[in-house]
Amino acid sequence: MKNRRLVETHLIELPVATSAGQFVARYSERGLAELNFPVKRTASSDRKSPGRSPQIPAKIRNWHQATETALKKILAGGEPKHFPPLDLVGTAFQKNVWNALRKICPGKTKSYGEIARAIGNPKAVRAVGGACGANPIPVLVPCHRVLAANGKIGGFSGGLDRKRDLLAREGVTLPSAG
DNA sequence: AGGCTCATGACTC
DNA sequence: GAGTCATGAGCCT
Repeated sequence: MKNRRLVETHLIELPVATSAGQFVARYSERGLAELNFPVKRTASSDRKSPGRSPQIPAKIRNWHQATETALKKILAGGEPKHFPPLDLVGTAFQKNVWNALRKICPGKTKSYGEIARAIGNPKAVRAVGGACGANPIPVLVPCHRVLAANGKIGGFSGGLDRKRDLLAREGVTLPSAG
């Protein structure tokens, strides 16, 4: 993410410990607004835990429970049966793309062109890539399941290693790796 | 198989 | 309006 013109004032930030590291979820009044990948893998970073503020609303803790369950489920290669409400902010085109992404089942992939066709804009292949990069909630909105048409890895905001790892967890084998 | 060029849509400044 | 981009297809070597 290069910049964020949206200045979120008081998002509530909560950590999510998973087998892939500690993610950070941020909630607005409307739902899950952001999900960040673990910053680092060193164990010394998670000792402070400023969270567990007693003032966290029950609804957000409830959402967070759903987020944590869904996230772990996906990291295990499964498909969550329940999602928290997502407070996605973006253009109509971006929401279209993100919505199309959520229809990709775990273990399966689509190309950017496929997504473009799915949203009725078959030539907007590069724009689809842009929308994927703008996705504020990776993993839950499975932008990692989008590959280039020739099966190559494509790109990923959180780093290609992260994308490879996510795909590997779902049993997807990339041509370069296999 | 690898590399270059061009078309293309959305987004940012 | 020009530049950027997580593409895709075509055409070379």
